[in-house]
Amino acid sequence: MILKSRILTIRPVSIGDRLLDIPCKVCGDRSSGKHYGIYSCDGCSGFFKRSIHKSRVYTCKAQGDAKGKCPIDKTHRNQCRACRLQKCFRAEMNRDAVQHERGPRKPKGNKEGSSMLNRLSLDGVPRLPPILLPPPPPPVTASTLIFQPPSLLQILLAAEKYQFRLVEESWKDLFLLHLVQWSHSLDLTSLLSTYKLQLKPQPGDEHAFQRDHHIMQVHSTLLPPFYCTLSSDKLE
Amino acid sequence: MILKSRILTIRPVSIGDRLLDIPCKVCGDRSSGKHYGIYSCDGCSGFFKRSIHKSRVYTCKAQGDAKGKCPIDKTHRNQCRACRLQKCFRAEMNRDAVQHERGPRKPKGNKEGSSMLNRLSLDGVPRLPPILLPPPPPPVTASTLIFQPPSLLQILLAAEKYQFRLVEESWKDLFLLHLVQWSHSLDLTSLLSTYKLQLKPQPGDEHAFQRDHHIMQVHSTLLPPFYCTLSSDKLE
DNA sequence: GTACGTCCAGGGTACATTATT
DNA sequence: AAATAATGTACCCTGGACGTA
Ligand SMILES: [Zn+2]
Ligand SMILES: [Zn+2]
Ligand SMILES: [Zn+2]
Ligand SMILES: [Zn+2]
Repeated sequence: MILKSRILTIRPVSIGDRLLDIPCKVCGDRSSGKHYGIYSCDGCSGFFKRSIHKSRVYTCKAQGDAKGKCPIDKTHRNQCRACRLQKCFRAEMNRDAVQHERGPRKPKGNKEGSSMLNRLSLDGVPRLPPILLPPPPPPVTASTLIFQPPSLLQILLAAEKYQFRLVEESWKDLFLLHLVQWSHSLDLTSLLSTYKLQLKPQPGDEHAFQRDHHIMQVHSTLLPPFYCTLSSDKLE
Repeated sequence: MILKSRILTIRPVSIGDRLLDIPCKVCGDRSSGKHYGIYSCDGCSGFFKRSIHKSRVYTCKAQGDAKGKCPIDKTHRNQCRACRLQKCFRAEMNRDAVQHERGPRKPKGNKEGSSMLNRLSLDGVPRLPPILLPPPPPPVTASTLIFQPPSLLQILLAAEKYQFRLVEESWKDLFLLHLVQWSHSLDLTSLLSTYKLQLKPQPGDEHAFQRDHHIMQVHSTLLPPFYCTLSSDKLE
């Protein structure tokens, strides 16, 4: 780990060009930098964090003189939590450096993170009226998105207050859906015309929106959505 | 803005002895001047920037009446991203003041450290590995993604180390692309077969993958990718 | 000087593996 | 044996330092 500032650069102790790996001050294992104030390994830092978060109090099970003196090294560090935590504190790990627990990083079981569908049911965006997804809403997969799609127009109207944001953030998805759904019930080209006035051109490609627009216009002269044919002829 | 270093701190405008420390309008922490239109701290301004760049949409995990009302102050601001971002917007942080991401500050020292996933998702629009778009890569918009598509197979091979995660996280997009691209150069059905063995069924819809699989099989019996026709007949 | 940006150490969480009950 | 808890690796997020127009 390297501490940097304009004034000086402090590197981990080194001899010549070779960096010495600084061992964990608690167990002697290889450290991965400083944690809670001291050089420590991932194991000890994780152990310390969990102990602090849960306010754990451990008891050393050794008897007599050995009590509280269990050896803490890489191979024995899990033998006695009481002595491990004690050694963390004696090595001057700082309990105040442990932060509050944070909220979950990814929403439950939803790994896709950046798709239109997620956006529509998430924070700040009004839930779709029951008409569109009557309770209990069936789980929506990519296939239901395509073959039983709510009208994009309906979605956007329901999300009226957030329409502008949605369009900006979801442009890629809307574009794809436009190509797939191919529906005359929603003319994305007018949306594009409206919003491109306020969108900043991408540096290096100022004509992106014009091109998207042109492509969609070409499409709109073609056949009706092919999913209609598919869904009646081949599916279900 | 406040200039800080270990050596000295220069505070902003003061009148007489009184400092005009304007607090962060989002969390109340000490602000470091205006960011994106409002006085805000480094934390909130960085958070806002990252959220906009990556088109993040967060979910408040609170239940019932508390939903969307998590307290946002210096010590709790990391507890709920959804409510923090909501508060940024309500404090009138301006998303249009967030600029396009720039290139790396110093091209020296090729760092391979960042994950493929990060490089693939910049500004919400997938970036392509350097192999496919040798420098200087043209900006990729939705239209180029569709009409000059790199082979998905190539993408996945280039991202070999990250293949599994990519497929998991991008499934919806891949599925849409499959419908749009319709390419025989990549058989997503085999991908699906491979991965569904290791994917946990979604609670409430254990047959999702079988259904997706079936739909794609139906599609694969149909015509060649229509974008080929389009791009040769109607475009450019 | 201001207010954009990037960089990165050291916080965090997720989850497969291992240990314990 | 199954359920539960703890561990440690892999990766994500935060915010302060610093670069730049
Ligand atoms: Zn250790
Ligand atoms: Zn002990
Ligand atoms: Zn703040
Ligand atoms: Zn919340």
